[in-house]
Amino acid sequence: MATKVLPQPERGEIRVEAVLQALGEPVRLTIVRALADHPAGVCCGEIELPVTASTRAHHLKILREAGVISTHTDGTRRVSLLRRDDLENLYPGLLTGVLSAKQ
Amino acid sequence: MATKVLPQPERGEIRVEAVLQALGEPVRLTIVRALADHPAGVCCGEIELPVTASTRAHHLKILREAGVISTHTDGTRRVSLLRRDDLENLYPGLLTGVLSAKQ
DNA sequence: TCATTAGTTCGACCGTCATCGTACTACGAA
DNA sequence: TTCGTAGTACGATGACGGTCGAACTAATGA
Repeated sequence: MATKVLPQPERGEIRVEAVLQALGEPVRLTIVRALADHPAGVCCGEIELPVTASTRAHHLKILREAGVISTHTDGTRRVSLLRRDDLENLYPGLLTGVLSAKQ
Repeated sequence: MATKVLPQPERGEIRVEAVLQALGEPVRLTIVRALADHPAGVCCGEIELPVTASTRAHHLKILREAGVISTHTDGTRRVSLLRRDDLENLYPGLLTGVLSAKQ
């Protein structure tokens, strides 16, 4: 079973504007919070969201292309996880600050 | 000379989505970076921006209503400053993380 | 091979937003 | 009072982005 990592920016290619813009959308912030609770990664479809599958895919793509999450295949499923290390290295404190917000 | 503080959300009213959305725009991020360099506050018009005065006012209003900056009058001028304490209290590390990004 | 399941892609729709020019307000100086 | 300066408010416009349904792809299992 060859898992494959979907295209994503290298650490050096991540732009802070894109990260902030990605995080500044309620649905995507919900996704990020869910991923933060599961360091091993979460199958996209398991996160409860008030949108259809196509919209969900749209948001996941934006998060991935911004460098916030990483996604790899696992059979028919796609497992996503937060790029904690990269984000903490680039913007120390940003992610923890966002996650510390009481929702 | 009675300076007056323009309406802004209380610390408890600040929402993280609004903050992230406010920060995720290039012009506004430029403003925030400029304010970060001047703890005493900066007159809005002194920040070099690639937009007209009306667009500048628009962005300043969004930053203010999101709770990112505070603005008070000073004669015909308006002086803005970062709400560092409030943001650090609500989302510890967020602002420093954003500002640490090499632009 | 066929059906099922998980997810993406595409096109369309529509609301939001960044931008501008113009008109307006407020303050200070002459 | 009149003028100039700093900035806001408003309306219009064009672009961007979130949403959906439908069609498509890929992997699994019967």
